[in-house]
Amino acid sequence: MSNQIIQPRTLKGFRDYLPESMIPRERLMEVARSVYRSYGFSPIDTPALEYAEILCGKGSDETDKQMFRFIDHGKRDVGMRFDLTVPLARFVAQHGNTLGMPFKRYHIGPVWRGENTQAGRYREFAQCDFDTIGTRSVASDIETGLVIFDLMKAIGFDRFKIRINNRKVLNGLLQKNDLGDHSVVVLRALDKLAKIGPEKVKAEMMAAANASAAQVEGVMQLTEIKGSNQEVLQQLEPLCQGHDLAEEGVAQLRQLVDATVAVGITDENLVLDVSIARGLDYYTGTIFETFLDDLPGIGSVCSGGRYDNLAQLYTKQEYPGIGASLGLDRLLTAMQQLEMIEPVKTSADVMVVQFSAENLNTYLQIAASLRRQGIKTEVFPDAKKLKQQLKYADRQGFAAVIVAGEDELAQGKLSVKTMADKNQVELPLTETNQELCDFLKEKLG
RNA sequence: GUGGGUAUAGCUCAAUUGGUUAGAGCGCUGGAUUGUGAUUCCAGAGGUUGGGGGUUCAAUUCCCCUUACUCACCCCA
Repeated sequence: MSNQIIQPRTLKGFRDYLPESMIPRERLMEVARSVYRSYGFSPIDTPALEYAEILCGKGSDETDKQMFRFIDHGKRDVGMRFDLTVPLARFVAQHGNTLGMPFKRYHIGPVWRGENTQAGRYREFAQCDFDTIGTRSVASDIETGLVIFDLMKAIGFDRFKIRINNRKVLNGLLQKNDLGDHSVVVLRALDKLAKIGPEKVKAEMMAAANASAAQVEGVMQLTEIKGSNQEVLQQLEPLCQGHDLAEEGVAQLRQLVDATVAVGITDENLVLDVSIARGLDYYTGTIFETFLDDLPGIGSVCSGGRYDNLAQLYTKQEYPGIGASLGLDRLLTAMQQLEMIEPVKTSADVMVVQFSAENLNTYLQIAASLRRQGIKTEVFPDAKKLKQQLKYADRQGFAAVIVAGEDELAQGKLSVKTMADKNQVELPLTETNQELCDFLKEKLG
């Protein structure tokens, strides 16, 4: 037996979530779930641990290096998932025949990356993905945009911009400039435009793709295009003329813009931005990035795009699809900075004071009557001083407190105190406490 | 993974050129004659100064290692 105390600590990049951060976190997930479901997306989950060969398949060196990987007790080479897309690809390859296409799924869960930490970047973080598999229809591209729009609105944002582009336009123009073979590095450089400026982007393109100044200028023409969505399309069309792929991309962009206008989304929230590229190399069509007007520096809070062949590593069956991922942790950071999160430590609305231990059953009955009507209620566990119980209630952030001491009980009543305005009213104590419930429901909105 | 910065109570910070029992505010726990919180007053708990090693009569202070945080790069949500 050792008395040695083990120092409590968490691994680098791994965090505990206290109630005040977990409550808004869960709320955000609930909002996302309800939006996804409203479009017919179904939930799935996959294991945290997969065979390493499954995860490595996509095999950029970068993801391999970042993966948590080990040999398990059965000598299997295993790794922890570093995103939800690779497991989805395996999932679709494995179950595609029973799922039926199109398949629309959402998946919220933790992923792990053994990369170096930075503010807002952790080794364990949640992803919140939705994807539509098994169709090439632009209708799904449009729907993806609508889902992002609804997500942002439902979370409570009005001032945000969903930036849209199409890889076909980008790749088409690269091919026109004989840079088609270097698309990955060129687009990666282009993606940094806002961050490092046009000169450095050009320099990086020339260095990384061995491109001539003329080739680079040809690509950078894109970044000159500005204006309303209609104006951007008008400038883009002549630029893409004569190249099938690029023309197809522009046509898709036009269809997408027209559709979103039709459902009432304006340029305020949805903008064509031909310079966004996304670092990921597997996107082949429409791409999305979402920025907050009030916090652009935080980066994209919801990104995604279309890919031609999701599961090519695991099956010969082709599965085209489109999807996007909501940046949960970034959004929470943003909401905190914008003071959109109320400091609450409890998930209950109401606390019943335990005035005296003898009347505990009465308090339990009151709480039960509230819960039956959907009002979340906590009974204080000890018959401590009223002052202490109120202090606790204040700190936890309850909206209201119910006090039923000897005075009230003798008259068949109870007192309700609303914490925010300190007001206290007396209401009758009954079997169902209907008056109390109505009162609280009004107060709680 | 590469390079810079930081590390003192739960939080934000002090501690005179290295000097003796490391302080404050907030927070926390309890109390101020028996039933009212966020604004009073009093008291208390809580630190081997992130951890380990070295230099020194003496280290929170100087040096090395390690861990964590942080910024940039890389990459990305």
